[in-house]
Amino acid sequence: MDKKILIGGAWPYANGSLHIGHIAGLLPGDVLARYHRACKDKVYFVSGSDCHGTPVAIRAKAEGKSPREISDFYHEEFTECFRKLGFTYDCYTKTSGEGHKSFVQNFHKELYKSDYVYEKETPQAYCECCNSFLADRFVTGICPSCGEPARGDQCDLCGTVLDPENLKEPICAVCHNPISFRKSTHLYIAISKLENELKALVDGSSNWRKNAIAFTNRYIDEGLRDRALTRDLDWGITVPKEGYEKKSIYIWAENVLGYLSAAKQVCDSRGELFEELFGGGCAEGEGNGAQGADNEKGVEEKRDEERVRHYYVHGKDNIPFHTIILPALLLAHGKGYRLPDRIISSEYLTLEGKKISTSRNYAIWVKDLLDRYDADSLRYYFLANGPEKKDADFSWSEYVNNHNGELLGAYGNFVNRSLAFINKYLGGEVPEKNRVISENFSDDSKDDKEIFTDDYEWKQTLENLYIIAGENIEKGNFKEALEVIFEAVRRANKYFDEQEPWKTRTQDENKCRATLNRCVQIIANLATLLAPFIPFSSEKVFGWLDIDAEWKYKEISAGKKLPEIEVLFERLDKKIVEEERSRLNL
RNA sequence: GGCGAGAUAGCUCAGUUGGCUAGAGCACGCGGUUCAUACCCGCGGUGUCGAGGGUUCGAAUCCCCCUCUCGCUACCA
Repeated sequence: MDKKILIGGAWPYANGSLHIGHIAGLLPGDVLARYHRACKDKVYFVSGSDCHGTPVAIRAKAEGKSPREISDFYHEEFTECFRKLGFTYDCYTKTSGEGHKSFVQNFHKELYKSDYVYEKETPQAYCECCNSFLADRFVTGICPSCGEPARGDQCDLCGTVLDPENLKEPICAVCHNPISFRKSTHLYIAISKLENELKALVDGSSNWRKNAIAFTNRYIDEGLRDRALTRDLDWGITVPKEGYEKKSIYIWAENVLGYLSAAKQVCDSRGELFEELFGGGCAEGEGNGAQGADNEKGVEEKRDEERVRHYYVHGKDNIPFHTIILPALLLAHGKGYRLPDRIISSEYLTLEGKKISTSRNYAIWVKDLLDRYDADSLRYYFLANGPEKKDADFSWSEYVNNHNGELLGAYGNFVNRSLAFINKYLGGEVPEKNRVISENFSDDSKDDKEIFTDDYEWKQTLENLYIIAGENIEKGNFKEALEVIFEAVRRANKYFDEQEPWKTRTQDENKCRATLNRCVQIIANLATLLAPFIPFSSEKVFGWLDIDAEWKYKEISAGKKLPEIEVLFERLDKKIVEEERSRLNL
């Protein structure tokens, strides 16, 4: 209750459409957001489209459009996909927006005053034809090691790590003309000097995914290297420093600050103090009580996650940018901004057992998926089978099995059989549960005891589920959370079978009514427990039963009139497995 | 090359600090049921826990070695 919860969803790169891999990594953020809101915490779920950088600039050039046109196009597409999937961002913005730009420039101006930032001159690949500096990756030539064509950063064939200077016959990957090298001055951040603080951060972390800890430790153990904060690129946020007017801030030195700029927008719109969420308000670092300007002390202290908690949700390729670069920027800035508390970093998703490849168009695009399938069904699959601890696979046959067997067959069926029963045989009103008990309280008959015991046990079970599922959600164990909830779903179907209300309806009406009352209570609570995962179907149930999503045990009063019930999920025809597989040329 | 992660039932995956006969769901087979979207309930078998070696009363779990897959290797994001 009343915690301030920042949830930073990774910023998808506005250079191509979203595919299922993105969704698998980002969905946990929305589950956390919905869960914490249901717990009555103050949630700041932020993200946006990452619009700058070389690939967007190059693509724009190739298509004869402006980088802004390209990135805005994808930003619109992303926004629509997230909306249809039910993402409840409190702010979904883009890095090319003015709010972000001014926040980042102010942040960087302060950053440059720090002892951790210095200037250095290096040779830089330059294309006379394109009239621009080139990123290593956009220089191609012959690998000095194996003699085959290679990129300036790495030879894919022999795996050698390269510098463009080492390549034989280096040319520009865009216009294919020979390149030259020019000197260029850049600002660097001395990450190497922050090793102790970054080490303390990872060592002191209590709820980072295992892969985040492993990646981060590996980087630290290999020896942290300083990184350039600036780039010779005109598409980006202009470096706010004299002499740097033609350079842009390195994309990873600005997009991660989007968590701050977007959170600030949310705070401003709510009339709240940004500093209470993110710290950074005072040089003495009293901000959130957990960290101070004395960085080392700050990260070593036990984090006070009870008042403020920051989650970061992304795929494993993003780990070092959230556990090294972002903390380094915040630490170097020196105003006591809060460092990440929980890192929910997913592994990768494969597709029908093979790597997803956007360049070979071996992928399932979210925009296509949403035209053909239900958002809850997709959410359920990616959360119940997500790449939490190791790579996971998406296969159409599994998807259809999961949808028909679990979502529809177990949960949807229980809801439908119960509510349809009430509408058909019990006058469409929630029956009373304790008619027997209240009328014959002193009567010690077996049936009364059964009804009372069922009632008590189910209440216990459901109340426990709020606790257990909640703990698992907060730890990022979404599979486990769904598993314990679905265990209850299966038990509910079993309960219905054992009670045989279709028989007691004519033989023992009181018992029948008590059974169905209990089923309604189970449905109300299952819908609440499942709402963070499959919100659209839960909303339907909430509407029928006239309840809200608050994360606590709830009871529906007897006599509540039910509306016409519709099924929560449509059955998927098994034919789609082959149809979809053939779309992938399988 | 270096570093890291993974390999468990036909499939998708759980297995916390070593501890009962290695689990769940799906799929499959048999039986039951009829309120429900051919749904639900009960019963059932299968595993050299990637290979080999070691430590231990006891190893999927710890150590060594090997094989395979994936990832990272800092200017792709």
